[in-house]
Amino acid sequence: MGDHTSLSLSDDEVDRIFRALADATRRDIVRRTLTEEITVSALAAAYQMSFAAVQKHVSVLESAGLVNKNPQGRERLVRGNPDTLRKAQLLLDQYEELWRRRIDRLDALLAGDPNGDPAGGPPEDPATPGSP
Amino acid sequence: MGDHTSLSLSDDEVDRIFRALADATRRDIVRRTLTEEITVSALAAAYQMSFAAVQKHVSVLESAGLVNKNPQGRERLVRGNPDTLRKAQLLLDQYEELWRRRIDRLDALLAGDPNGDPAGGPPEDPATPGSP
DNA sequence: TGGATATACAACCGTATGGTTGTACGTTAG
DNA sequence: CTAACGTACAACCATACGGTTGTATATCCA
Repeated sequence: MGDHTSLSLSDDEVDRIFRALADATRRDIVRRTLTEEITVSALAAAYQMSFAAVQKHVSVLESAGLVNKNPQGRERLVRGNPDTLRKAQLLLDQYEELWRRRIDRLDALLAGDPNGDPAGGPPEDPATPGSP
Repeated sequence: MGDHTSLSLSDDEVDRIFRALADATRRDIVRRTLTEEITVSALAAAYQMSFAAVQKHVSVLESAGLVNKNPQGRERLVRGNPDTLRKAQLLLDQYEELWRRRIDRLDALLAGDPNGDPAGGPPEDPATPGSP
């Protein structure tokens, strides 16, 4: 499917990444293949499901760009792709940053700085979770 | 459902977190509610789907612990929960760390340190992506 | 060459998901 | 008090998902 080389992630690509990570077996496959290159059969032997099922999981991970399949004779060596993982990390970092900015605004409000909330609503509940 | 207060995340909890994040609308809700507390109706007005659909999305996010619903009169104020986001970040950090350790082992091998790969396979493809 | 191995892929099945509409209930405003 | 509002929830539908089995194709080994 896609080539997963773009720097800006489309909604669809992010969907696939997180969806792929939303399954324990697939997360385990990612973990394993980040540490060692391993064939699909060797992977399949590790789980209590059919070979085809594991094949599908690998396929989902590959579509998300989380692993690469490297043909080697009749085998396919599966290797985790840390670049895509970093993309996901970046996404979460951005959310974290959004939250940090909100807290900064609230702090500015509490400090009396009248520039924190241009909308001019009344000061909200001052239960600032400083370091939860 | 769960209380999302545990420090160690169960597979099920991680499943829910990533699945909740695997939808563009839900990611947008997380972004918005990290920045401002907002009612479900106000959220619903922002998307081209029924109120009930948005309600379901919020419910999925709440089950994952990504947002909290704060009853205020007849309204429900939705607020993003950065703690759960941090849990997901931690997960991805661990994967990243796994990969880093593998690279370290390969580097040790290339440096002649005979302690890098106890299995003793031949040196793998030396295309070490040092800082991609 | 022939047989075993590794993978690919299609078809099928039960269940989950994302959406809809409709109904019910508590809360606020007039 | 009544009407409008905000929410909850059930029922339903189409499609996607995770699993199975079966079949086909390519590669290795003896």
